[in-house]
Amino acid sequence: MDDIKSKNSKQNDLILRILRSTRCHPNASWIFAEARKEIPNISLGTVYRNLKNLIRKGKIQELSIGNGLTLYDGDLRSHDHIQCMVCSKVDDVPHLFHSVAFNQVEEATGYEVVSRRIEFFGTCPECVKKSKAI
Amino acid sequence: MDDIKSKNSKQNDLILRILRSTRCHPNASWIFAEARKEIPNISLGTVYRNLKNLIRKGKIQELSIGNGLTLYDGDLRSHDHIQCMVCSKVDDVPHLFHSVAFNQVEEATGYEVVSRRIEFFGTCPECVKKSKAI
DNA sequence: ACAAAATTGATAATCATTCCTGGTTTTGTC
DNA sequence: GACAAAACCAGGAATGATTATCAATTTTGT
Repeated sequence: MDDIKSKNSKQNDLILRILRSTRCHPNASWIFAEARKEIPNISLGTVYRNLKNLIRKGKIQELSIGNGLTLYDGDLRSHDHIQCMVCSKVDDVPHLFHSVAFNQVEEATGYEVVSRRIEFFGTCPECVKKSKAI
Repeated sequence: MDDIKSKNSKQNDLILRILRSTRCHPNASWIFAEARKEIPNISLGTVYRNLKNLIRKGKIQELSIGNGLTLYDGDLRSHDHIQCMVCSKVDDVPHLFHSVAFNQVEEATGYEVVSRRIEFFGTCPECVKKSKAI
């Protein structure tokens, strides 16, 4: 029972299922392409609409790394992300390591701090290997 | 002497000067509007082109927080950012507090880690005040 | 002063995302 | 099950940020 009223639709279910069954962090058009395999005439607008609904209901996460593209993540466990500066791939980082002091940020800025996001940038193992092969 | 060859232009100088003389984190069209005050027929394409050049030369920073809009920051000192979830304003956070273990991230992901970015989200002092006034 | 190279303004093109509309599906109630 | 209201859909048009194109201009090194 979500406190936001909504109806069931196979399109919505499908999109959530797609996101939960992949470990990558796809954008809307990748999800659209996947969805078409099952519902060939699903529309891109429907994909965007349902992605927004799922975010609103807290069932998926949105992440906007660099490039301006919006990516989606079906993994709700709290974790951070790392992006390869060569191939642009995004991977997960378990966020166990980082101590970030909300109260000190609040003191320094006057904000009431609610959440934070950490992104790392570097070179992924595959691209490291490739660069060494040259 | 930048290792990237470029010519001087008053448009480029102006854009850098605008970014350095503000403490806000503007987007391209705000910079465009400011630039027009001095060079009325400067074009938006020129603004985008020079922003890219300045980033490439490491003279300004690009930051893409949530909403999909690209913001620019003329402050090169290393610092983090915080965004108000109500009014979308972005402020600086001196990054003194946060211990982020690159080597542990490298172990966990296999990446060679180069940099990181931290963004905070919350409510700015003004919006807190407004919400309490109601 | 001059030619080569980079930059500009203006405008067209691109791309992700949102909006709109008339038709369809789901839901709660009888 | 039938029915009306509400939410949803497909398709396509509209929007808005950013990039590409191109002839004309400006800068640079010689």
